[in-house]
Amino acid sequence: MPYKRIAFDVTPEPQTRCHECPVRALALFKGVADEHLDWTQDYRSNQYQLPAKHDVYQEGEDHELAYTLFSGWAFVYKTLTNGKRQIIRFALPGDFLGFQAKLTAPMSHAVQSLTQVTLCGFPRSALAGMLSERTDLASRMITMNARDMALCQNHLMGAGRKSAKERVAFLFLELFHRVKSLGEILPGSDETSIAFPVSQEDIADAMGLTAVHVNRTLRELKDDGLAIATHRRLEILDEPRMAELAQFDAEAVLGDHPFL
Amino acid sequence: MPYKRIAFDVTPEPQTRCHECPVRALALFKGVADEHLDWTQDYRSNQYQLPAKHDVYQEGEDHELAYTLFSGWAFVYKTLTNGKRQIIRFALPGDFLGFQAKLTAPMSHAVQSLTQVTLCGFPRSALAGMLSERTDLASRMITMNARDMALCQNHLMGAGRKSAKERVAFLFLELFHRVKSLGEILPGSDETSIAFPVSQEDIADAMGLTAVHVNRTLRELKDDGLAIATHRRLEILDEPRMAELAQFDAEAVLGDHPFL
DNA sequence: CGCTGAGTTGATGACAATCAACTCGGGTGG
DNA sequence: CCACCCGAGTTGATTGTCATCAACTCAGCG
Repeated sequence: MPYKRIAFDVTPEPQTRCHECPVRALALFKGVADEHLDWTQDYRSNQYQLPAKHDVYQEGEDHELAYTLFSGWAFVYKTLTNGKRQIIRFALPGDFLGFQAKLTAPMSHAVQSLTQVTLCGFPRSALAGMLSERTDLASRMITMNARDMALCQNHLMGAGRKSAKERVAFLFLELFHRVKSLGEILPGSDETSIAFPVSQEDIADAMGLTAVHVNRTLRELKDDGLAIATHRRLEILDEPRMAELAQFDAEAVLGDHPFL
Repeated sequence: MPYKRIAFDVTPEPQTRCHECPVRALALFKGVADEHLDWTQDYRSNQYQLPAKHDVYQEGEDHELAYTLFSGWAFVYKTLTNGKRQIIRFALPGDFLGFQAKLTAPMSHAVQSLTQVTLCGFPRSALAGMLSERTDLASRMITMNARDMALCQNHLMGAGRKSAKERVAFLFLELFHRVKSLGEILPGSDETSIAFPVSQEDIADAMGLTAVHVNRTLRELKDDGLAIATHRRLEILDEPRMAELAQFDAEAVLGDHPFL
């Protein structure tokens, strides 16, 4: 499980202004009125770029920023002392990274990029103020956390009680739907397939398996005519049968549910 | 996995008034000023009692209320179509039950009592309003959700990457600390042990194991002089070695961290 | 050209599931 | 009061899923 770490830098290009942000409708600032966006922009630290396979921050690190993922794929993970890694969740554009109960504490988890990513940073120290000054942001944060909570619970259900095949099928459907719901924000999708920068080892670390066993599981899914994960693409061949195998209900699991 | 279901009734005794609530300091309404408690009380539906081993609500049910657990133990769980059960988290007094992203949707999970429980109900339909009218409640909800999120992530880490012994040790330490931090609110604790209404089958369903294998794992923990779970009590014999085995860091995992 | 990272395949073994029988303690009703 | 019943726990034997170890292919790349 190799990772690379570099000091990462501010985008050299002119920064995307919040007013023009195509991701805003998905992110924490959904629904923030235009006249308040300057306020948001003031809080925002900067936009950052990071190549694939680099840590945004590490577990235990005293990191100053939290982020909205602006483009690319990333994942949240934790590591055991024996080196074993568990991917907690995959992050797509619009997802918020780095929120945790105690904002002044070291990070309880790490985040790594799967592709090149662009991140909009916010000082963690300012988050509490942002959320208590603006009830719309607090509501939105509650909604986004609730979605992540539902994802985590379903993930836990799989890790505890599903077979390797069921788990992988579930992950594939979850990511397939999440990516497709982003439309043009994450390009490269067609009717039955999506761009998929996730290695077999990554799948293994997400589902609590070994890379070797993931490989055999992918073969099974292919032989069954269910799905093909290859060449950095994921193709769903038979979604109904996949959904049945994985016990996946798109409505119940996903979607951006404002709680109010 | 037997469960019982009855219509459950309002406490016949006079209801605990929010002003006098000993659990308030732990719950959603922590920090709410006394002069606002009438407001809280108005939203509150009623106080309910339910015997041990009964569902508060079931997965998929269209349940009108969310709850603060006032007394007793409960757990949140999900069930697969093949009947396998995954306990997502254990709930202790002060914990909030029934919040999810889409408040108008059927419940994404079920809740069952382990002991007799008392629950303070709030109409789910009113929650959004409560949270948007009162920023202190929204902040508090964010904090409580973040704690549950951290618990879920650690749980997932265990289910995916830890051995049976490590998982059970972790669960024991988590519950041991959570119960002790409640002090007199949940009586029956002494220096090294707590009251523990959790069967081996419950442990199994929480940790993704079988009851048989949990039994063998408990024997190992006992033979190693680490912990004894018996007679509805949990005794931690050697907390440092337990913490090392489980990779459990009380500071990082638990505690009531206001995010501001 | 050889290096490297990802993927593939086979052989073997460990951990936990499954199946089955039995104990034990606490009710309950005859 | 005792027999019985039942749920929870205990133990042994066996099976199966997935981990581990190892060797090899293959594509991309400096």
